[in-house]
Amino acid sequence: MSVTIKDIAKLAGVSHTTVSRALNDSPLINPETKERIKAIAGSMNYTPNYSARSLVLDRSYNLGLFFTTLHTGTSAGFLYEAIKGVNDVIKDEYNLIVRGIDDYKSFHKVNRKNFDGIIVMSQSESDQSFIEYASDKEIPLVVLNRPVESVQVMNFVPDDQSGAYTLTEYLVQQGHRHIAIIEGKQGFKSTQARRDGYREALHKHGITVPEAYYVSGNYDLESGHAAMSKLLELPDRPTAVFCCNDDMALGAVKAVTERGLSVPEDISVAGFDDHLFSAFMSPALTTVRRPIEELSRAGAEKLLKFIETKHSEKSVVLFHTELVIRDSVKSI
Amino acid sequence: MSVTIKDIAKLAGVSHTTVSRALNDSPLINPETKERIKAIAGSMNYTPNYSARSLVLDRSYNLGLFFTTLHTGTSAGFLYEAIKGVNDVIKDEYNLIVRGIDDYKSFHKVNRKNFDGIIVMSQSESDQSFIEYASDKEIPLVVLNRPVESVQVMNFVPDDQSGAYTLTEYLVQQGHRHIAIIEGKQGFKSTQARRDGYREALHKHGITVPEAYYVSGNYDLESGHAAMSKLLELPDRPTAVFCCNDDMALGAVKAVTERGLSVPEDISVAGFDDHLFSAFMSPALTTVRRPIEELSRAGAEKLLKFIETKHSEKSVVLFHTELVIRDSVKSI
DNA sequence: AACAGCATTGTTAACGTGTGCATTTCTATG
DNA sequence: CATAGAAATGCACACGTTAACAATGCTGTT
Repeated sequence: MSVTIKDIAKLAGVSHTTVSRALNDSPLINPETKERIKAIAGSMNYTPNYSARSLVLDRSYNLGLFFTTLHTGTSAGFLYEAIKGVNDVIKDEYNLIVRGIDDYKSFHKVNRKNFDGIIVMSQSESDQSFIEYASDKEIPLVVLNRPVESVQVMNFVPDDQSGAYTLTEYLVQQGHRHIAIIEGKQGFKSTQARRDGYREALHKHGITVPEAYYVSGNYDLESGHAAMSKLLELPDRPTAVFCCNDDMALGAVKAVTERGLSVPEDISVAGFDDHLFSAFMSPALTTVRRPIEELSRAGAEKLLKFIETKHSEKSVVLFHTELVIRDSVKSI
Repeated sequence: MSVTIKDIAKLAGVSHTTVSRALNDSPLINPETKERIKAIAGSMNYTPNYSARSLVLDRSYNLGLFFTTLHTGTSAGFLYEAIKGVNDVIKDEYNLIVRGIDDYKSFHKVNRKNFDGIIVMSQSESDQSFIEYASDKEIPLVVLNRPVESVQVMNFVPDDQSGAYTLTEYLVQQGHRHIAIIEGKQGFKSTQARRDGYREALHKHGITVPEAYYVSGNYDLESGHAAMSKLLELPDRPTAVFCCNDDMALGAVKAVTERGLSVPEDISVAGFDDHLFSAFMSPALTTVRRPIEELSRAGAEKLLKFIETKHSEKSVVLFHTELVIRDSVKSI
């Protein structure tokens, strides 16, 4: 049996209420008594029972960090940065619960009682129902990474479209006119935003590309490899390829070198995300930095503040993306 | 206010006890009443209050997945595979709580009341005190990845030493005699095991290498880059380099190509871990597969079984590592 | 001296659930 | 028909904590 406030009360010769107040630093308690009780609690190695506290206070001390899925489409680096960002700012008293939304058979267990707040790292509209569910249950909620329109939430997203635009424009500035794109996973919002940025830049510079320059992928290494293989078979091979994330860029580079060609001499390759390994690929990858860790940190801070103060403006905040120029794009 | 069993009881015209029993499938309850109550509960959208249940049952439904640290030395792929493995097997009713041990100022909140069980993904002896603490508090505990001797726990570890041995022997078989090693983070158990395997293989084949062939790293990309740079400056440059993980191997390859040299023509490189990206590097990396996901899955299963049945043998189980031959090592 | 008012502590109930024991109802048996 | 025994349900309390309200003692003011 572990020690409770009643045990402490007995030893201190006071009521358990007094103990509770003392340990919670209530101003009602005589400073001397308070110190005495705290000392006793310390020496007895007391730790509060969070279940009991939760029951009466109606707080769980649980924070949820939910990903659209943990199975496919979520890269290791993405998960890593998100967890790191959130973990850095939450206080000792909170539990960080990590879960894939598609792991839930029913959302039953997700409610105000079980979660003080939820961070959704949303990658696709497939989690829309989850977001609406949480919003409907009035669980403090912040959605990261994907703009959500249907409900009002705190919403932090990287400006993918502008990033893709800047990158594509850079390719144009380097003299490329035959620019292909290897797209992300179908249904993911980021897939669309990046394609839009790419298109916008091409259009702005009056460039048109054949249908065959749009190749689909799903954000993983293999799909990048397969997509690039297709592109290399084309009669009018592109001179540059925009891969919608770094993982696919890595796979794409592999496909190029396998054929005895090289990047960027024979074909230029650019990525998106700026993963940890991207600077260390050969050649170092030109890409767009997406500040996932900062975003997660900001999201967690906002959520905590909301839980405490109970109010906050619910609006979309765009996070700046940044072109990172390295060695995988040649000027022609 | 959310609906409780008392609300259901009122509507069903029974006592809350009966409702509780019905929802828990107690054999005491008349099957018809049971169905009726379940129907009502469903229609009222009832969800149990876990805090209340925890309080009386003395179970938290929380499982902890603790890493030595989340800041440095834990690669993204490692975190990813571990979470995926554990997440795959735990049931819907459990919460998976992810934390870095070094994030705790005190272990106060870690106790039987708050955690039904704990999985420690241990990377260094620095978390020894945590493991002993948890073991002392009699929290169901399984330690993965690092053998722990001081206390009896369920312990699953990859056979790093044998993996390093096999890999090094392979290098020897390919004709290499000048084999260097880029070591992992100081203090990590894996660092030592891999070095030992390397040494054992060299010794077995009667090979001695200069002191300078031992270069320290810390498991991250930059350190691999720096270490390889040092090696390349040596007058008697090695013909092959064993990097103690894939991240460092990537950094090392980068250092080679930067100097206008190439892998494996000018120097062979091998890694350890078999990360997702390793097959897609150029050249594809020869490495050792360490089954982190399987290990995590097995660990989680074992832990759950222990929580249910309350007994289990506490011993070290070695998980097989496997040599993965690709293109980064040349036969000379 | 009486009393207002403050500081400090205690009494009691509440949060939602599970369970030992008592109670009621029903069935079968002699 | 009486009754033993099984089946089904209810009563009351427990889990550990917080908080509204009550109670006590003390100080200073009139």
